[in-house]
Amino acid sequence: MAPIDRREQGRARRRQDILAAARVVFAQDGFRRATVDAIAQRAEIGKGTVYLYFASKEAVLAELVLQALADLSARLQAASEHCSVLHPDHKLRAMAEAYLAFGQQAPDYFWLLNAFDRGDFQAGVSAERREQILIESNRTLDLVGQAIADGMALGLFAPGDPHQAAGVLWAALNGALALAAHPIRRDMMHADASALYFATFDLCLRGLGR
Amino acid sequence: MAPIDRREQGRARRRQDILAAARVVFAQDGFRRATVDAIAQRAEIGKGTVYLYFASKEAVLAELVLQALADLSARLQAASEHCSVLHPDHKLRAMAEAYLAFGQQAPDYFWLLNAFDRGDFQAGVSAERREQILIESNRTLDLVGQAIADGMALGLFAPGDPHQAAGVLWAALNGALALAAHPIRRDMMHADASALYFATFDLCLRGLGR
Amino acid sequence: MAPIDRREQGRARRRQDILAAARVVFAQDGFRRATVDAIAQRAEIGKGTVYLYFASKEAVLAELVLQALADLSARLQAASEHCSVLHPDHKLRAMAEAYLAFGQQAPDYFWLLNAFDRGDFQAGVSAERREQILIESNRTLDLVGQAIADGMALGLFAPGDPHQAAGVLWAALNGALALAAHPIRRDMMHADASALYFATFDLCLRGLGR
Amino acid sequence: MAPIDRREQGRARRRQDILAAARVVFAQDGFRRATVDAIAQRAEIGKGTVYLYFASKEAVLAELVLQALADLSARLQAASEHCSVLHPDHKLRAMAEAYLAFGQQAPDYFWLLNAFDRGDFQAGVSAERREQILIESNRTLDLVGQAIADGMALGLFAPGDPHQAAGVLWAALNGALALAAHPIRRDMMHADASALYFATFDLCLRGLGR
DNA sequence: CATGAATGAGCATTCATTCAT
DNA sequence: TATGAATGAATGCTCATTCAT
Repeated sequence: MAPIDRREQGRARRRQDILAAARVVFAQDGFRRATVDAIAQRAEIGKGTVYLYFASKEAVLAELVLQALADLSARLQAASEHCSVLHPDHKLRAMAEAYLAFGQQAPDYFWLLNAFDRGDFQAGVSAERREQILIESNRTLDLVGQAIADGMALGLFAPGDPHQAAGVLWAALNGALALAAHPIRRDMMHADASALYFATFDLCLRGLGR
Repeated sequence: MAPIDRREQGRARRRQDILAAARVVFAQDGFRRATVDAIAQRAEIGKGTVYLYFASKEAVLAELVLQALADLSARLQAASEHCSVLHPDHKLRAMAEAYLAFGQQAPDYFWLLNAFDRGDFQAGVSAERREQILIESNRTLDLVGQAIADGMALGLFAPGDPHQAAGVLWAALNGALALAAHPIRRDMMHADASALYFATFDLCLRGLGR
Repeated sequence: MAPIDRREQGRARRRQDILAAARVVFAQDGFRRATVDAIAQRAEIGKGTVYLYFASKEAVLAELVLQALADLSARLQAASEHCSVLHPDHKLRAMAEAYLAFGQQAPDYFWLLNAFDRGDFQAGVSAERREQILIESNRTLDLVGQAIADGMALGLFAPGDPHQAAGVLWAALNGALALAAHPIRRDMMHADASALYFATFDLCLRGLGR
Repeated sequence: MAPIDRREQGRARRRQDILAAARVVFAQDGFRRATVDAIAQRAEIGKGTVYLYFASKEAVLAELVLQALADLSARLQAASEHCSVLHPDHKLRAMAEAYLAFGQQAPDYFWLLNAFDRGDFQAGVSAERREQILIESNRTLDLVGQAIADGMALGLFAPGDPHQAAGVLWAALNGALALAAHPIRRDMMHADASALYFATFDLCLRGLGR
């Protein structure tokens, strides 16, 4: 391995350290309240060093969003691959379960994606980067859309626009998770988070049905 | 009219001026970036005056959230009353339409409610006030829950927990609106906001059906 | 009584109300932290009214200092008059007791005089008024000086400058009171306030002795 | 010298710069009116930099008080050491002279200590730090107490509580300095500051005598 | 490359004073 | 005469970013 490579490797590792630290700090304090100092401290580097790897606090955020998306995408892919194409409903459920697991196991990533979708960071992230993120996230959504398309082709689901249906399903599940995120609100629903989540999923699946 | 009344009226009007200004500023800049200076300037009063009417920036926010809730509640109520109890599906659609109108005609209120639901303001609003808002918002949700209960009683909907179903429906519609809020995202759905919204509504209503 | 007189009387009463309120508020919160609002509220009048009777917050203070001085002066006078001129040491002790009583019964006045003496209010009080206060306070000190002069004339005290001696005695007693004002400091002295005070007095009296 | 040391030295120097600036500003404007901006400006640094070295305006004050105390303590110690233990009266006079010199050469420190003693900063200084300061100041007072104890042991002074006597002496001298601080007041005493001061000292020493 | 000291714009909040009624 | 609503200057503290070492 050439020395350049080693250096490159060192840089990449450092980058990841910063991102990992930022992920924790952002999740703890929210994006605005999070300080670059806190990120640097957690990454055990100097504050200035952060700026050697990222142009700004917002750039760190953007990168993190992309990572979150990649994580989610991989989870959905894995869930999808374990199910036969002949049972799109099973596949959808597996992906829904994967999404729930993502929300529970990587709540900071989950929060990041949602915040980004709400446009909370529009000011700080370049249009270019923003579009990149959106495209990537749509690619992810298509994993769901494909399963729905299969279901429609098999006559299991009523015909329609599979892409749109995927969006609707995803939006609904998202809404359920948001609702369940609020402890008091969850109490008012007389249900725990996952019950509410799957109730939503079932409702939508019934709606999709032939 | 007694002078006291006039003064009272003046106070109330001023209060509303401040709230109206804050509503715009919060929507434009978000809560954290919004400055009391900006609110005062837009209300065409001195900065100190704001503090004669509200204890803090956060108190302004809390009041605004309550107003938003009252607005939405009134809209749903009105929609609900124009429909016979014998057609819960029509009633639900009317309320969904009202909710969409709310989101389009009062986007700042809509944003405020969602931001509150996400817990974005937890730090700034007293626990007491927060609970008051949650209770009020649950009362609003029950308008939907009642319609679903009626539908279940009439055998139009499959039996279940109407309160939970209302939550799911609301969450799903919320998710659809959030999705549609992003122009690029909306394009990717090959649909305009309202088409996506009603697609979601229809999906859920089919899901509810007997 | 002419109506003018009655009006005058009303004005004077109002003035006193304000002063009484300010006295409490200043003592509670210190001069700087005290707000005109608080004074007005305690006097049960409007804030603007304060400015009909006093030019500024500082003017209220100056007046209060003069009142404090008058109070102290009267106490010393009374103490002095109850003692024969032939026992200057008794007279001095009586005046010392009166001063202690003043400090205990009217701690706010006491605090005011000391703060003024330290020059804490120089910025806010006109030079003219300040001089008036100083002259008045010196007149008060002369009550003590006279007793010392008597003692010297009688040969009970060593000869010297009675005026200066009075200043020294007063300064020493003041210092003792200041010391005793601090609870922790008082503990460190292994004595209560009045023991420390009279120890100081006795020390000085011994020092004065022929 | 290692770079760390140099940096440490730089930090310490900067710290002292800030303290020196604050010392002047506090003395000029009083603690409450003094602004952090003014301190920073005088120290020729940015405002934020102050907060790199001190947690708050109050923390600067507390440190300054400790420095003042250390200065005074050193002066008394030095004065004390130049005198034989066999002449406690000489030693006391030397310490009194040192205290006067302190008040004249470092009037801001002197003012700081007295203001602290009056409890002017209670709100701003943590209880912990306050106690530390009090203990330190009592240690300083004991330098005087020791001399008085020696005098009592030698039979030069009348028996009594040396600690208390030290407090009384210190309080009296303090009072004299406070009195002399006021130009008009000083004029009224027909004496300059130091004459008044030593008159007080002599009076107390006579009082202490056998 | 890495650091962390320095910066200074930005902000919520307070309060003495004014003035229209 | 009395009021109290309105004002806006003033201030302590934070933090993203820069840059000399």
